Amino acid sequence: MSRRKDTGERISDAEHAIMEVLWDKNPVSATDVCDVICDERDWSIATVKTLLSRLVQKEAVGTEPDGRKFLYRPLIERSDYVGGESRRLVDRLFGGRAAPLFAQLAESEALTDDDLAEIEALLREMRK
Amino acid sequence: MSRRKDTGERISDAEHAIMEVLWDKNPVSATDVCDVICDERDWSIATVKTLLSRLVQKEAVGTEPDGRKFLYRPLIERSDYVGGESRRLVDRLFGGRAAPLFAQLAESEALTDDDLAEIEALLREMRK
DNA sequence: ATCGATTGTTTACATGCGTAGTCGAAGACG
DNA sequence: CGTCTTCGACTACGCATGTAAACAATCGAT
Repeated sequence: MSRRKDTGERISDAEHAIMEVLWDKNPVSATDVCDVICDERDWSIATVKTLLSRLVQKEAVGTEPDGRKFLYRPLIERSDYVGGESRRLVDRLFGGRAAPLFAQLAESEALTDDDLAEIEALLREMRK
Repeated sequence: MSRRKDTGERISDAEHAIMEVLWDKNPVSATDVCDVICDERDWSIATVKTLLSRLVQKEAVGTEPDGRKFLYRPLIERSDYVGGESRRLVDRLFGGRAAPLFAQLAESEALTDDDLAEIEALLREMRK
């Protein structure tokens, strides 16, 4: 699961917002994407189109013709992206160790009780 | 602890490398910084100077004159930076919840046994 | 006083990113 | 058939970033 296909091409913040839309529902047209985020992020359809084409160049998104228009769908999985970004952060800031990240989150009170409970559950699960 | 003083000025990747040097030892001169990273990152002293001055502009680094030269020291604490970046990631990718991040790391096998043990210890500690 | 080394400041330049307008082709409509 | 609308492709443009050279002031040594 999760084939490595990273061409090194990094996905920017704005592009990531587009990806989220595609991950949520696909394939969709540029207009569809705009319907979802143009309001929220106060973008114009032109911006969405630019970002989509950049994502296509980066091979993060694929297209299929649908009559006169295109439908877009993600070529990378969200879990791959999220995993990569997470690992990058852990590498960059915590020397690759996850425990310090956890400690950091704990210290900055970024952990809710629910989080703690869930993590405990996960731990028990893994420790099976 | 850890006063908010973020002027919104984001610290870039290259700049972060400089910060790491300053956090490790300070105050130091530009040359000192170069001695530490110019080899490693294959930078010229000029690059280091540029990055340092950008960090000064961003008020992430302060200077104090030392004879003819300047000594640099970080104005923001590493824990603040690291905490901010961590939180940003969690917000952006996990809807602000830390548990999914943890799950993600677990799934991508980014957690060593040591990590698990440490995290368990931390949990016990917090649950006190 | 002079000359070279050192150090901060200014300027430079390519690339990436955020944001968007324009253009040309192709349907939709009348 | 000739417009209006729609859509992708191309172009634009300012700011951030990575990377660095040129320049000016100053300090140490001769």
